Amino acid sequence: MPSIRDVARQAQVSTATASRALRGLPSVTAETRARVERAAAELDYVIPFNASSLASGRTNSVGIVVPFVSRWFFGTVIAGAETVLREAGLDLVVYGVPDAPSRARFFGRMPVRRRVDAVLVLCLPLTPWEADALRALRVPVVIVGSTAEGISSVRIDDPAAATAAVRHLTELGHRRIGLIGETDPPPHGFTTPGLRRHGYLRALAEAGIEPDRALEAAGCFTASDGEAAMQRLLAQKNPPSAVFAMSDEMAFGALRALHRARIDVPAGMSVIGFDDHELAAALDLSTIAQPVFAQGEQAARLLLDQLQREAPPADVVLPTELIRRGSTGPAASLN
Amino acid sequence: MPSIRDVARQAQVSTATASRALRGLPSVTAETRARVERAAAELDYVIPFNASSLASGRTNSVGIVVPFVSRWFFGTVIAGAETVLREAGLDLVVYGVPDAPSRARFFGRMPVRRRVDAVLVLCLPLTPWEADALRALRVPVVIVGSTAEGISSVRIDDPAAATAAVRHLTELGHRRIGLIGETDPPPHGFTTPGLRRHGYLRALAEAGIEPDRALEAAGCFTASDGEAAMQRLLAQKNPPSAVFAMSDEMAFGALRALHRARIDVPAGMSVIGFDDHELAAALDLSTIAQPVFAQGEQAARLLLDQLQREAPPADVVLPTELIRRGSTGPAASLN
DNA sequence: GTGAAAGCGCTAACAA
DNA sequence: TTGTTAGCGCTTTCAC
Repeated sequence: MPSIRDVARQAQVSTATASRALRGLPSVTAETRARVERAAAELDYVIPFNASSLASGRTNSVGIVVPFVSRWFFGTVIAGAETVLREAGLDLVVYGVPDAPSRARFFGRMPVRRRVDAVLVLCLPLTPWEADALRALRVPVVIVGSTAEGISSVRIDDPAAATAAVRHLTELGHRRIGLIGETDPPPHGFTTPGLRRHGYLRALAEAGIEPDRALEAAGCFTASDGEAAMQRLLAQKNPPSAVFAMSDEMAFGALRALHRARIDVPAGMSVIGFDDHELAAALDLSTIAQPVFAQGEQAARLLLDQLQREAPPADVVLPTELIRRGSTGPAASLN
Repeated sequence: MPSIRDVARQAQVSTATASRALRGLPSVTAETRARVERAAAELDYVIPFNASSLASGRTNSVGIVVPFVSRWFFGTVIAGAETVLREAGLDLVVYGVPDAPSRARFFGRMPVRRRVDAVLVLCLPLTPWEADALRALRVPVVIVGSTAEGISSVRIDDPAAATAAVRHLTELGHRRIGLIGETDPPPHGFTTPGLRRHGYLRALAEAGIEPDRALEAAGCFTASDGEAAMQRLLAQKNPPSAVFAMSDEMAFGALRALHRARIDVPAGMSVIGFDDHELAAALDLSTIAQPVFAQGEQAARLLLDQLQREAPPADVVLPTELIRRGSTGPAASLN
């Protein structure tokens, strides 16, 4: 295995100059750099990560802490972050924390300590203790989909977005509007469900509609939970004429339940989701689109900023948009 | 920042003993180990990754090369692998190669060189040159969803699984069976579409059905492509009575097209997919289930094996299973 | 712009 | 079982 000494010798420079040339530092003449690069190519040399890291004190790696790698939302955020970080020459190291024990292990041991230059946290509302553990790392941290005192974040305005979804339904004339999605307590302490529920209640208030607890059905953001929730709503004496599901995946399940019950959408029931999931267009689901890939990109960019210079914590709120598709329509009384 | 010397001093041992104790090596008395661990805890010391890596020659990291982090299949495989590797104390570093340029860059520069102890490759059929580049790393490599000479792999039997899907349709009495999914050439040189098509043709042959090119519609494994493909099949003078989609996502799109065309499923058209996607049950889609998370776990285990001792390349084939749901039914003539 | 030399902080071989 | 010591292979001052 060739070392930088071999490269230096072959290029007839010192190891210091070889190092500078290979890292693209400006203080090297073009001619010297060319010689070094040619030597490195001939010897098939690459800088070993660990030696470089030990000497420089940087790891050129970013850790990403994420509850569910396999879900569409999280995978898409990861992809966005990875794209930007790769471009900047940083590696992404994945730390999955799918359940409470793995989460406790992560924040207990902090395997990112002395391992990464920065940390990205996806959608985990941090306990004060967890936030402290992250701050104690003394490296840049960015949270996606949540916030914490003194830590940068990238997110959407969940209450406002949910209000837009439900307002779309009230504007169509609906007065009995169901809600699918909150569980008590939510897994991982997710705050999103609570925020979206506030938006739902606000839209009802705007329209002068009295909220009705009986119209709220719990669900864990999966299609099967959405289906079960819809079934419960349908089983009531006075079911809603429209439903706001807090995620597209739950909305898909709700559509399934309606199909099973032979209820036409939107004539018999309007459904609006949240996310603009990959499959939402295919299922003709009205929804609130949020920029998911872009949240990952933006978070990575904030991280890069903070790695370059001491930057104050930022809180970036990305826009959402109502997407009208075929699953929402006028209330029956207006037909 | 405390060093191992501080820990050693506080525990009244040499740095070598401190190192051994902290790494859990057996050649340390329980009492010494306890003293060292207490000292480390008091000083809040953790072994810095880079120094340890430089001295030991190991990085305790595994690289994973993956075309699409955000798609359900890939995300789920990553999650499976990450779970097993984390358990073994190895970090997973993600290398996304969504398009040809990024793929060329990866195999050209080989950023995993001198960076990881092993590599996982997801669903990329390797060119001979790419396979050589991986072998030249001289680290264990495992491929998921493909194969290469001299490299371990974990996969399913695609032709057999596809045959099972189509046989399910012929057994229901269907004779005109459409195929959705192959494109020519497939993106990334994916071999899966070709293999599944072979299975499709074999099932037709078994049933004595003459294949008909007009019944094959291209699609890139997305729902919108599946929808467009189904529309093309429906536009024919003599459309099929059943369709095999090479992925559930395409099947979802096909179902959408049928819904739009007011064709009842399965009375007017049977649809079977492939994967048993998270949403397949919610959409009542018959499909071929493949163990996705388990493929990631199994690949990680092969990697761990090969890291421990020189093991010959293995080729692990995991089972698939026909899942009968509501989207497939008897051919109309048999009703 | 380039070179000499001193670390970065551990692990592993060897000795005891 | 424990200690001593020599690296692991760069990067970074500090001179020139």
